[in-house]
Amino acid sequence: MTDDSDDVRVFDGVRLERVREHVWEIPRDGEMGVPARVFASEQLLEQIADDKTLQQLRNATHLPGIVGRAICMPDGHQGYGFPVGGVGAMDAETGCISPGAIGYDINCGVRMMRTNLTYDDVVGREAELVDALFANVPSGLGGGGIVEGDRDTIEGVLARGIDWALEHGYAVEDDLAHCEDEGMRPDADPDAVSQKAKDRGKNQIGSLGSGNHFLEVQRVTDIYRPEVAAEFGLEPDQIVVLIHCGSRGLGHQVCSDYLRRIEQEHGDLLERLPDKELAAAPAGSELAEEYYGAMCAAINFAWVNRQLIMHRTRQVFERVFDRDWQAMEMELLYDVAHNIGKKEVHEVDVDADGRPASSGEAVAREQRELYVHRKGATRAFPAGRAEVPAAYRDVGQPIIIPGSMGAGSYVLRGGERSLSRSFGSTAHGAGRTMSRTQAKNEFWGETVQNELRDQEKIYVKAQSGATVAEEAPGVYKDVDEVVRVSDDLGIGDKVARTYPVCNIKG
DNA sequence: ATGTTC
Repeated sequence: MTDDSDDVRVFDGVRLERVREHVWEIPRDGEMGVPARVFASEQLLEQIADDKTLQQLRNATHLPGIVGRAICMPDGHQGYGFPVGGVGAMDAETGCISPGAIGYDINCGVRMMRTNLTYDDVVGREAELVDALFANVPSGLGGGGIVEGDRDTIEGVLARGIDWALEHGYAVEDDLAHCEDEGMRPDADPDAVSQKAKDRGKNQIGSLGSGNHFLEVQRVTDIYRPEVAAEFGLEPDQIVVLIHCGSRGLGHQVCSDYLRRIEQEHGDLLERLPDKELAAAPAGSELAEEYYGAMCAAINFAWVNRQLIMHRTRQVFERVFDRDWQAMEMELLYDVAHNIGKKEVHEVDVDADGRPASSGEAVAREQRELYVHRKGATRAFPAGRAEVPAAYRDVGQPIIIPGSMGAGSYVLRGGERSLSRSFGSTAHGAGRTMSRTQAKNEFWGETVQNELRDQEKIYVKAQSGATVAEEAPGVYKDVDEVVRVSDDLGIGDKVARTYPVCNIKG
């Protein structure tokens, strides 16, 4: 259903007004704390409107203490309570923290490692390389990781993140310097993580998992901003490795545990929300602090997970190419989360009493500490922001946007307008267009693999053919268009594009 | 995403 006007769209009762090219607003009404905005082209907006994403976005504006706007990125789709591709910032004093607005897979994210190999070094050896990676990097559902964790191991991983990996020889100092938050959230509270969550995680440290998680060897095909690409150490034909995974069963259990506790202990707040899946702990409550501490511990777990997989990948390349990883310059470019909640300071509208205000009552702008929820959204801080690591502070934070295994991926950098438009955030991937069930009806894993190999020279190896069918290139939105919107809005600027060579997955 | 169903 579409309104007559070019500048208004109505989907299933949700009305959006075009603010400018690629920006659509759901204006605030009586029930909403703030307006909501969707960043999308016409085509992507139609896809976003195809499920409950817009209703979920509007629902999110009811969360207590939400400031500015609720945002849906161009790759947005329906999630648990809150859209995947959603950003919501709640005041850290008067607002709330919502596990459903962070996601079950806490610190699901992506890291990219450079090499000094070129595509010519790998051509003809793809099958050997993909087999070696598949044999050495644990993947699939269930247990079995690179490290078998005893009690001290899991406690150290949760408390110290990549510092733990450094202490145990799985990382070098330079890895820490090229990771969001240097791979460690000091706010982590391992005591707030249940024994059940620890038990699920302890034999999964260093494992890819299943679903859309993967390890991919790629070649750089396009450079869009040569001066930034040079700072990132990227050039055409270079081989890079992309690792996409999260906190496995541990993060999932943390999310489940706290959703249940919030429902039990803050039923009053729950009753005022339009969807119980948005369950939130009030800022300042004991439970909000406990969840934040547990969530930060799960963040640390995921960083160690990706670090161990990268470490193992270096060892595999050493054997396959018969050189030290240092000689192949296998250095971490960056590791960035896309399911995460963090206390960050941003400029917001405040009323005469200095409290966060909606636009009507605002008298000033002020720096406030917020719980920034990014669920299927990537931090995209521009040059100059203190949290950007020293290596990139003058150019902006690297952003890694994985595409499907047939479409390649992008490296962006934090855009000048990300702080004013999206609390320093952009998209996180291509986003699905069909369910996993539908994908398995449309595609057959082995056929997908054969076509990718024979037509595109992409070598895929997976635990399960069903997973390949679920992740077939045809089930994803057009990642090129997602990135075009980000670049056009100035929230994440295109730097380089990569194309798959070898892919392993669950 | 996920010991693929609390």
